[in-house]
Amino acid sequence: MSNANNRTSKVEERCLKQGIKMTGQRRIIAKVLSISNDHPDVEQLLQRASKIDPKISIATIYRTMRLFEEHHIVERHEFGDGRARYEETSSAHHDHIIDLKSGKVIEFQNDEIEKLQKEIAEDRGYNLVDHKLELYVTPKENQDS
Amino acid sequence: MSNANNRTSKVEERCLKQGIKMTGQRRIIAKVLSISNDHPDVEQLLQRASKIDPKISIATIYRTMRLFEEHHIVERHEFGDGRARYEETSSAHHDHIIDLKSGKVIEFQNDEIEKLQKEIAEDRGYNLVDHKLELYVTPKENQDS
DNA sequence: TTAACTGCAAACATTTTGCAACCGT
DNA sequence: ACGGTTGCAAAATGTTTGCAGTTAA
Repeated sequence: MSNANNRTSKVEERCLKQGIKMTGQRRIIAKVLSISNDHPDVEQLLQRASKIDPKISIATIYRTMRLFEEHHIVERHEFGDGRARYEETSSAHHDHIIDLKSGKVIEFQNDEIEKLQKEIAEDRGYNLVDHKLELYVTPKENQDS
Repeated sequence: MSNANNRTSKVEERCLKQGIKMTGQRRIIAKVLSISNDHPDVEQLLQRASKIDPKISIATIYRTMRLFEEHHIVERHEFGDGRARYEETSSAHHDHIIDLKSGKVIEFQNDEIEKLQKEIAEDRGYNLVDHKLELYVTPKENQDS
């Protein structure tokens, strides 16, 4: 069982498909993104990447995230806490519910709202390029889901 | 026509109603907000306030905007350009369309979407406390509205 | 009078950048 | 080999804060 865990991650595959030059650091960041199913900020990405290569620099994280964002491999979010948070772009578009109590982020998807957004933009003579929908919530009382 | 323009602004009235101690600087900022019908950032607020009192400081703008925000007299937005932008809280809730070409911000209101948002939160066991909906658009071609 | 407010400059947090060394193709 | 990439530290950006002096009620 020599060098286990060396196969290309999902994010790395997407990079290759787009002709992004893969370096050791980018491979690590790609893998970190692939195995994350939350919405890490740059500090968290650095911490996770550092476990694989302790020499990796925060500047590289920033530069790589910008690169990945430009190639639509990740999406950047700002959930109102000042720093950017990232997630791998998924095929199915979704928006976010932010639990203000716990900070937890939940994804959801609603075609009806998507359709209405497009209509609103087009009614006013615009093409809808992108949108941001975030629901800030608190847990209902007498309920422990 | 001595000291014209000295009656209390709309924002100042709201401050008084909430028992906010009014100082010269806060009165100026209140007036600036009252006569603005765009979404100024702190730098713009400082410039506009400076025309009335050139000695006003950017720290006071920041502190006052935080105060006003806590009292729900203004709303803070982050339209993805890195700095916070403010507008006087209006009685009718609305969301924003951001024209990526011109940077112009257009307000809109849609009850259907509001209702759907509330349902989505409640279906998952949450109370909807706040939300953010922004449509990023570009102008349609052959059309010059 | 006195607790709150202001201006200034320094501190902060996040992100970007210049540059020399390094690496992938 | 060489152009792109990295690490480091410095700079840039937006915002907050400590403190001494000022002001509103």
